[in-house]
Amino acid sequence: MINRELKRGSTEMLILALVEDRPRHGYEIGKLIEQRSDGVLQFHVASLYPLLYRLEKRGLISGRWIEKAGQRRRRFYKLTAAGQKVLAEQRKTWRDFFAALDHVAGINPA
Amino acid sequence: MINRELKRGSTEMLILALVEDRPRHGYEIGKLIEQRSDGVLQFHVASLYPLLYRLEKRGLISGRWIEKAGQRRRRFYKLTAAGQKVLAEQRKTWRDFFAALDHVAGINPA
DNA sequence: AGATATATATGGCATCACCATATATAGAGA
DNA sequence: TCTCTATATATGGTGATGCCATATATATCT
Repeated sequence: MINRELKRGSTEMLILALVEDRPRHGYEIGKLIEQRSDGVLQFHVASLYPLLYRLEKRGLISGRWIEKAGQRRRRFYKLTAAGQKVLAEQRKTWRDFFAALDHVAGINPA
Repeated sequence: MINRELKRGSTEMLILALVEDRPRHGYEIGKLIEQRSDGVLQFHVASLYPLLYRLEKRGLISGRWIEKAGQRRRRFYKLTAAGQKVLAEQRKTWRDFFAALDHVAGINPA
């Protein structure tokens, strides 16, 4: 598992990317991050939910409650237009960041 | 400039990588990070020096004072054997981390 | 009955990059 | 002379955020 300091600042992009195609709820997002990264990335719910609230407050995602009989209510979030823009920026930022790290520290084998 | 949250946890690897070939002092390390990343990465001295102390305390680098007439004294740090090992691990960790991010969030253009 | 999975919520802690500020020397420009 | 910039190290306090612990609630499997 990646240490917490590396993950700082990456969760936001991960969430935005996961609600890009269709609305998803918090628990599902957490599971998807874990599955799609083969367990390399994991986020505790105590990090996940507060971040969802922050992202919604900033207008990058919008959520609505879905209630079904015999189920706990779930809040589904979808990406807003503003969120799409920020997501694109963050993808570029991460590319640039990693390129810079590689340039200074030689991460990729020569 | 990359935001501060992304940088968290990367400074350590950058410093270790920069003292890998030869001993360097703090100020030089800061300048090198900035130059070699074309300004994408910058670290304030208020982050740099405390981190150097932590790295030395953990035995990953070792420093010694060099005094020259008409110059402020400078502390040169070199990579220890333990530091070399940690550096190799961190390079791999960053590769894996970025691969996982790309897998989940699709950072690199298809 | 107990364990596990699903699903959301929140108070408090730890880490670390940054801000502000301090000390000290030397060279360039006005 | 005075000021600015570059070099070089040092440290007290702040803020952001991922995590721990804990809480609530429903359904299924053994």
